[in-house]
Amino acid sequence: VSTAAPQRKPRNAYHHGHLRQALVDQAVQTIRADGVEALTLRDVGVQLRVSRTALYRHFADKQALLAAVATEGFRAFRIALSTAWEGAGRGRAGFLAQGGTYIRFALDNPSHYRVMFGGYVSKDDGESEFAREGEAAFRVLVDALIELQQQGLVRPGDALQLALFVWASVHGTAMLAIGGQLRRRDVSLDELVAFAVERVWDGVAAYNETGLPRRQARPHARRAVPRARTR
Amino acid sequence: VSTAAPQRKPRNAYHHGHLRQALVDQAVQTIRADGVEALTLRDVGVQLRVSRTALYRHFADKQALLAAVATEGFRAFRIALSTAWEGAGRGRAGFLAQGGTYIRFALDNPSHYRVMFGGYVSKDDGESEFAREGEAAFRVLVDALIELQQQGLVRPGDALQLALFVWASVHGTAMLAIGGQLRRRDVSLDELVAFAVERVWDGVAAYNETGLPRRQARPHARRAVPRARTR
DNA sequence: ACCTGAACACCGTTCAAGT
DNA sequence: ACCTGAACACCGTTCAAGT
Repeated sequence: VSTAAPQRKPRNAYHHGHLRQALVDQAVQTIRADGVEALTLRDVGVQLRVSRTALYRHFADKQALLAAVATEGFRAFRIALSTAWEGAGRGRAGFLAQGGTYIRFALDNPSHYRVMFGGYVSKDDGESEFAREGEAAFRVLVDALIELQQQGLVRPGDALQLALFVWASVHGTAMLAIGGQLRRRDVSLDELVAFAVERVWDGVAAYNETGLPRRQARPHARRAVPRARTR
Repeated sequence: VSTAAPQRKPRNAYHHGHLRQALVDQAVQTIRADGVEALTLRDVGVQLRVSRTALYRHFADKQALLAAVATEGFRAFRIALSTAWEGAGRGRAGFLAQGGTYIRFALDNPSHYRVMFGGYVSKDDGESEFAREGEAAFRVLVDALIELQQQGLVRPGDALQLALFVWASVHGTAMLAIGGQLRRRDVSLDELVAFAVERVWDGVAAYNETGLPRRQARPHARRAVPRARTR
């Protein structure tokens, strides 16, 4: 787009407008390689051949930089979830695919996922664009559940409440998987992840495998089988 | 036990053996009041009227102190879970009570909970007493599920796998609740927590409210209702 | 506008030295 | 044994000054 003739860029050239994106990219790279706690503004400056305070022209502080990192993550995350849901033809298979993709994203980008959900950035950083992108990713799940309810596959009721439960379950699985806390002998992680997502489905499904509808939840359900006395 | 006559303790007396516990107590207090990231070894020293390096006589480093904090937390946690399970008479009610108690503990001690599960301490700190106590708390859940399987209330299969799923779901709910990410308009947190634990139960229950047994999970279940065409 | 270098206030940790 | 004070290497952030 520039009309000026291309010119050899000196090693110490100013970044002139590209610096903001360069800072975010470098932060992502460092986080991916060494984790969030290894990210220092000084090192970012060194990597970019820039003073360690140049960053403050573009971000209020370190948290604001992390907010930008998280915002970029949410964008890719939302697209991955949406693609999985539609690619699997929606329905039950779409739900399972979305759940699996969620956890796969976290396992592939553990540090990035932690920045997005680990409370490193408070809700009102970066003009709350962070919160907006996060909400957009969450809405993929809410919309999917509404559609599944319309198809009669998911139990009726407040879709937001259902979505929060599903999110929490899958998020918990992702966090524990990232932390290595699901690694046990004789239990494959992939198998466990698939099993977990299926159990979440059973938790929200309108029908179970018998083909009969569930009753609505109520405070004190009649017991299906007599309870064994223990003690 | 001491044979020496009680004696006025000078303000700057050495801690002589009590220091280790005093350090842990002070750390817990600071964490509870201001969060993990506000904990500095220097401040712990000031609060205890002790040099800021005195701590290194009892702990290898800051992580080891945090491991001790987490270990104490796991002990209280395990007792709370066990009490809830037995106090509610085990069975389905015991499961729901244990789940509710789990999340309540996290909400009552958010920073302490983060130290226990947030990856602040690596698995092999403090001679791995940390890992041992964490495992003991987890076993309360595993044992409960085994008992529920014997009662015919929970679907058969690997109890460890089931327990990992239940743990992940409840942990995710706890983490999001702590982070304020479950706070939405028109959805009460208490109600949502109860709802989530019930959905987890539905995910692992052997029978649903129709009183009919589930089939075993298999890769491609016969669809209960025809799927609606959308798009 | 955009970038810089020196300086400030804070960390965790080490170590020789004291009782 | 247990504790101390000075010192080291490292942070994020501020600010007057340069182009």
